[in-house]
This record gives sequence, C-alpha cells and structure tokens, in this order.
Amino acid sequence: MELATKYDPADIEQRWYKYWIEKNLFASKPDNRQPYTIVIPPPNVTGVLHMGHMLNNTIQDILIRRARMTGKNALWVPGTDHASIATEAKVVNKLAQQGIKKRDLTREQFLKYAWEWKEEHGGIILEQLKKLGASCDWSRTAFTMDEKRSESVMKVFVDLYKKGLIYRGLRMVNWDPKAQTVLSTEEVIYRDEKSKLFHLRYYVADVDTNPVVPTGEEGEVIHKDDKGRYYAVVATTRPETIMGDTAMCINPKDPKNQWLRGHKVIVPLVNRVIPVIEDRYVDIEFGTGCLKVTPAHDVNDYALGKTHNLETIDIFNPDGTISEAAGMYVGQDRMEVRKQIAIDLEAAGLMEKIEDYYNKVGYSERNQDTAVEPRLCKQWFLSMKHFADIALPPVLEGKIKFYPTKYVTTYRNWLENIQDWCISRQLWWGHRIPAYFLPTAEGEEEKFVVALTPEEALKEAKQIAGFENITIDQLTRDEDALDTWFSSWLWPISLFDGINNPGNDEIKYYYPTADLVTGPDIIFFWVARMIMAGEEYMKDVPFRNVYFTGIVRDKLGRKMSKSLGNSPDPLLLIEKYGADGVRMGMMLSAPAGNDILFDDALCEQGRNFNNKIWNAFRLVQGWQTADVEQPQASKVAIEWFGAKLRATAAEMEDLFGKYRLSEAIMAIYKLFWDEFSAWYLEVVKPAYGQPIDKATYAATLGFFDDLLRLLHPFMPFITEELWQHIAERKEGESIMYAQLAFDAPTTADEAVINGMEIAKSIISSVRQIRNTKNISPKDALELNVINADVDAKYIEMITKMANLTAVNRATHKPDGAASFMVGTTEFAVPLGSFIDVEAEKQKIEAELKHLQGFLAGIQKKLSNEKFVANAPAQVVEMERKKQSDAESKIAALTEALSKLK
RNA sequence: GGGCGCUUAGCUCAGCUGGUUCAGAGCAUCUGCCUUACAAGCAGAGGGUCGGGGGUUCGAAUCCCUCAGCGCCCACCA
Repeated sequence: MELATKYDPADIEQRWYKYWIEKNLFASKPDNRQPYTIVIPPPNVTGVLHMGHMLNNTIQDILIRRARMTGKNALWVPGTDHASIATEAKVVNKLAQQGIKKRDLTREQFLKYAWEWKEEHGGIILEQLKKLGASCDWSRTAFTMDEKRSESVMKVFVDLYKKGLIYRGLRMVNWDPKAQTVLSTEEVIYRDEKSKLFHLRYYVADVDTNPVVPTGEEGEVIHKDDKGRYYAVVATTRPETIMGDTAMCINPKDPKNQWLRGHKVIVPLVNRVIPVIEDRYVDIEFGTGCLKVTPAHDVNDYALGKTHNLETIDIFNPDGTISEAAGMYVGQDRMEVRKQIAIDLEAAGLMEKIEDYYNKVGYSERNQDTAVEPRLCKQWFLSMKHFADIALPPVLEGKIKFYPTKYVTTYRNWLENIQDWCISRQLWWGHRIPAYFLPTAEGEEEKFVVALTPEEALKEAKQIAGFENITIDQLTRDEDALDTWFSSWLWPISLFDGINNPGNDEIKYYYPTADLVTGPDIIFFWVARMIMAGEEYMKDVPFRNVYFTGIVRDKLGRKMSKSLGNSPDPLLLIEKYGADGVRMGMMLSAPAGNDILFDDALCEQGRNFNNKIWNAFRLVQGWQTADVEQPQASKVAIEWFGAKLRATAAEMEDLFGKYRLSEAIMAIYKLFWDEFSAWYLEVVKPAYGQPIDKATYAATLGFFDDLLRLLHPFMPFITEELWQHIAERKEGESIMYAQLAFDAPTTADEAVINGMEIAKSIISSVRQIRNTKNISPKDALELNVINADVDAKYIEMITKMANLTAVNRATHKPDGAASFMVGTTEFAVPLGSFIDVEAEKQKIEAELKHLQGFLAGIQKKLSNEKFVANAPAQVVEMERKKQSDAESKIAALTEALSKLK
C-alpha cells in the first residue's frame, strides 16, 4: 500500500466516524460491567459550536473513550437545551424581520413559529460535535423540552409546590426590559460603568408652617439659594426615577442634616411634596447624606418603603419606557429620559452639580446591551434554604470532588448566602407553569391551584370553598414559563427518566454519573442545582467529579467574542488541521480550571504530531521481514522501550486520576516522538534495503499498537486508521474497544531505563562533537573509554546510533582527541586532523571551573557541623557521593588538560 | 467591602507535605543538515539570582510576614 508522506485527515475522519456509527459503537445499555456515565452540558438547541464547546467536549470525549478502553460501560448522553430567553429572542427577531410582532400573536401561534425555528436550526451543534469525533450515544439524544423531560419538569414543580417549597410572592425582582421577563439574581451580571452622579435640589416645602431651625451643631450643612430658600441636595445616578420618589431619607445621627428632620421636601420638576424620613440605613459619609427613596425601583428603597409605609409609584412600563403613573415624559425610553431630565433640571435651576462617577450596572446575562431594572412584581419562587442544606454536605465531605478544588469555597459561599430562586419567566418558549387561577373579582386576592393537568386542577379547585361548581374553562392557566435551569437541574435524572419512572433499570445503572465537565461560570446556575435535585429526588449525588474548564481566550488573553472577531470557527480549524490536530491543540494547554490562551499554533503542533505518527507508521509498514538474526541493539531497544512504555502508561493513569489531561497528553507525546521515533525506531531500523528480523518486527508492531491505544482517547481518528492497518481486524472491530492494560512498572524496568539513559548520553555526546567540529554523520568515528568499560550489551547500539567504527577501552586519552564525560566515566573520540587543541582546552577549563565551584559548595555544606548533625543521614550521604564524584571528574579533566598542554 | 487565586526561561505552564528527578517541560529562538518514514522533519545548543523585601531553618521556588502587580467570584452603598 502506498501512503502519502503527509497525513490527510479529511477522508479518514469522515470514514471512521461513519464506521463507528454504523457499527453502533457509541451505544450503551446497562450490563454487568461497571458504568461510566457523562451527561453532556446541553448546548443551546439553536446554538453554534464555539471554542468553549470544543474544549469542553474534547475533554468529555477523552474521558469517555478512555473509560471505554478500561473495561467500563461508557455512556455519554447528548442533548440540547431549549434556552428559553435566548431562543425566544431569536424567534422574536426573526419574526420582526418578517414584520411580525410577538404581541400580535397568540401563544399558540408564537410557539408554532418557535418550534419551526427549532426544527430548522436545532441540533446543528450536535452535527458539529460529530465532526470533532464526539462518541455520544446519539440514539439517546434528548431535548429539555421533549416529552419526557417536560413531564419531569411538571412533576417536580407540582411536587415541590406540594412540599411547600415553591411559593408565589410579590418581590423586587430583576426585570429585563428587552426580553420583558424577570431574571434570577444569578442571571444578572454587574459591570463597572462610567456614569454621572447628579446632585439635585429638593426644596424644603413647609418653611411657612414649620420653619427651618439650624441646630448650630458642628458639621451642620444648610443649603440656601440666592432667594433665601432652603433646600436639600440629593445625589443620584438615576435622575429619571425622581418621578417615583415618595420620600427623602436621612440618617438620624447625621449632624449635616439634623435641620431637615420633620420637614417635607419637594421633588424637583415633579413638584410632589414628600416627607423626610429617618433611617440608619443611610450612609452618613456618602454624598450629602440625603437619599431619595423610590420604593418601586430600587431594592433598598423598597425595603425602606416597607418599614416606613411609603407609597410605591411604578413609573416604568415593562419595556422600559416611562408609564402614565410618572405624569411626565410618558412613553419615552428611560435612558433617553435620563439625558433629557438632566437638561430640564439644569434649566430649572434644580441641578446643584454633576460629577463623574463609576458604579455597577446590572445586565442580563443573555442580553448585555439593556440594563436590568429592579421591579416589583409577583413571581414564583423556589425556597432555597432546604436545598442549600442538602447540597452542601456532599461537596464539603468530598462525595463530589471539584477540579480544581478552589471552587469548593466558591460553592460554599454561594450556598451559605443563597437567596430564593425566582423560577418564573414572562416567556412563552419554555415549560409553562402548571398553575391555574380561579376566577376572582377585581382587587380580590388571587386564588390558584397547582396540578399536572387541567382535569386535576379542576378537582383541586372544586375543593376550595365557593368554587364547588367551577368548570374547567373557568380556570386560567398561568401564562409564564419556567426558568430554563429549572429543567436543566434535572438533566442527570431526567435523561434516564428517573423522575417519571423512579427506580427504573437505567436510572439505577447509570446514576450517579461519573464526571461532569463544564465551565465555572455555571457553577451556581447548573452544577449546584443539579446537586440539589439529585439529593432531593435520588437521595444521591448526580456525579462524582466535576471538572471545571477554563475560559478559552485568544493568545493575547482576551475573551473570545463576536464583536472582537477573535474567535476562530471550529469547523474551519478542523478542516485545516484535522479533528485530531485540533483536539490535541486544545488539550496541549488546558490544565483544569486555567484559562487557555488559544493559538492556532497549538493546532499546528497537533497536526504535526499526527503527521509524525503517520510517518512512523509508513516507516514500519515498509519493512520486509526475513529469517535473519536479531541484532543485539534491537534486543536492548525492545527491552528498554517496553519498560518505558509501562512507566508512561502508569504515569498517564496517575495523571488521568488527577484530571491532569494536558500533562497526560504531553507524556504520550514525548513517548511517541522522543523515545519511540527518535530512539527506538532508529535503533531497530534496518539498513536501507535490508530486511528486519521477525522478532523485532513483531515487537515493533506490538509497541505501535500499545502507543495507538494510549493515544486513542486524544486522537481517535488517526489511531483508528492505523490500528486497523497494523494487524488483521475483523469487521466491526475498533480500537475504541481495544483495552488499555499495561503491567505495572518494575524495579528491573527502572534499571533498564537508567542503563539506556547512559547509553543515550554517550551517543548524544558523540553527536555533539560531530556538530561542533562539523563532522558529517556519515564519517565514522572511534570511541575510547578511558580506564572503564561500557556495559557490553549497549555497544552495538551505541556503535550504530553514533556511527562509530569501534568502542575501545583505553588507558589514557590519546592525543588529538575530543573528550566528554558521562557520569564519572571519561570518553574520548580521536579526531586526527579535526582536533582544535585550543578549543578543546577552553572547553575543559570551563568545565573544570564549574566543577570546582560545585565542589566548593558541597565541601562548605559538609564542613558545616550543623548540617552534618541535623540533616538526615541519607541527605548527608548523598552530598558525600556528590563530593567524591566531583573529585574524580576533576581528576580526570585535569589529566586530560595536562595532556593537551 | 469580603473571599479565592496567580506572579518560575521570549511565550504557556509543571514543580504535592522544605534536602537527587530542584531549577524543569512544551513551544519559540540559534547552529548545522533536503541523511530514501517524516523540512509539518533530523542532530545539537543557548536561555531563569523562581515578582521585591524581610524572617524561620544546617538548608527555601517550596513554610511565615510584608510590599507591589494581575485575575476571578461574591456583596443593596444612592
């Protein structure tokens, strides 16, 4: 078979993926093997593969493939997430382009469009994962809104409501005016923003009936304008909210503002008269110590309003425009009004001053261009105290391990300060809340029932006094949908139908899953909540290990983003470097939890490695065997490489156990490239046109097989291709199921490896002499060993690899020879006319100087009585050995130097 | 304002409970090679007073203190 000199992945990848699918090799069913399960963090159903997915899914595939090759029943369950906010926004946008407004549609009409959109764009991302080589059991592909998952969500909602953990309440919530829905506190991200701090004049209203009396206390600050009118100064970043002001608040202990106590002030422009209230909440040090209170639009103000019984004026419409209640600027956008009102205040002489100011502004995690608005509304909440209590112990006690461990602290802090979870969203795309409102009169308190079906709801409703004769069409189902995470948190259970069908064979077998691979950004959204759901519904953890990946950044350390355009298209990368190359590139620099600075050069390194493997195979498959004697060099190489292989396999196993995958791939990379290709193959390689002995050939194929299996989890395609070539394989066979079983390294292995290291040093030293003297590798040299012997078994190999005529023992270094030392043994290479005495002298002198310094250091240490007395005997012994070694080296070099002189 | 983490070769990082893997790896760089597996390669080489300062110790990249810089998470300061 003729093979190209360069590995071309495209055809091979496509072919093997098809083979794996056709032979149903990714599928898993419960059996008597140990299960190893990973559930995919479901990507957005209409999402497109980005570099974060590439990293995340490469890791999962590596873990799954490795598990499969170690005798476990490995299952990786794929699926997608309905992503209510994001998907609904996409559908709304698309409809808008067609001139259709969401509010002109019924819920049913809108959902029809949404499902069409999902069918059209959904699951593309899963197809992209296949290009990466993802070995998911595709027959199990799930969707958070498919039948089983939806049913699970409904059951859990009803169950938690019945348990009293879900409640409905009027709260200050985070409102996204663009998506027009509430968000949970976790979905709001705060950004530092440069803004303005406006200082507004609130004139005292009641001077006529209630004169201003200065207290004369130290620190008192009284403002009076040029007409002698008194006023207070209030600092705010949001002047547009003054229309909702219903009080001004001072700290009762604030000497600056004592004179304002008991007064009333006038809201600028609005001209509403509001009381001055006192509360220790106000920070005396901040600004003027006067706080405007807008109970409808600020969390703290809301609390103040409650304690001080203030009126609440909601001045915003759901879309962020000013409402009728404001009485001014009605219908204008809040951000526009902020600018306009500043101008108007200034014009009216009500602006004291404007300062530059930095503050935090909250944005929706899904929509980062519209600021969220605190808003008072009635929503559904899940009480979190109970869940925090059950979710904390498994992590603190180590039943679930986090990699890296630092996230345990993050996790604990969050759970210990947790707030109730707002689970309702004003969206249609999602799981509709199974709550049914009973008909009530205007102003009357709302009444509702929670039930799986309208029929059950009706039954429950009839139990309520006064509703005995209610009919099903009098029930109104809640319009809201549930937070997407309210379905995701069930994922490890619902995928195996553990909610609808508790105790079924699959859930019993696959749950708890083994590893979860995800980003730390969703530790609260998802990881913590899955642990809660797991403990609540399975009484067991959902996974044993959580591997937190880092963020994929560009090589300058910037986050990858559409606007920067610094995110490569993963599919183009795969086209360019091959999936194996890209996988390798991702893994080369991805220690768990560290951000990875992605650079195409890493994929290039991956591709080069593929090419190296490919060419090593080309070499081996070109060999002809014959009944010739096995060279001693080959015997030595085989013994050595076997030892090296066992050592590396053990090292990799250890690294996998610690989830240090980038180090594991580096171990196999070096084994293949440096040890196998550069040393082993070069040693056993027969001379051009010569055949190879059968024993060596068989051993070499065996090693190749071993290497391919170790490599397979990282680079599935090329390894499958070559594995199929190095031996006869049956139809349906795959490296995917070839087992990774290596003997443990032995002490004998260690000795073999050390022996080889010495031989390698000798060879490298000769090569270095060639290099510095400009002697061609084709010119054979002689090697003298001064008053010592090289282990006979290595001589043939050294002779071959260093291109020597002979290795001889000599009593002294001959004239005109270059010398080097390996350990305490001196070697000389007679060079005849090549020798440069002066250069050789300088080299030896430099080494002598270095050794003498080294020796002096040791001697100092050994003459230190405290060291000898306190250090462990072993350490002192070591130092003594270093001393004697250094002394003998110095003696040898001194003699060599004198010879040159 | 709290909490966590980081700072080691040009770059990205490894160095666990102080002493033989203690100054490492990969990439990049430099030199010489188109040697019939591979120039996406081969053979060699150079490069860091382990962020600064102080301390503990016979001994510190490693433990303690401190300063500086960077990053992340949490928090209702207008």
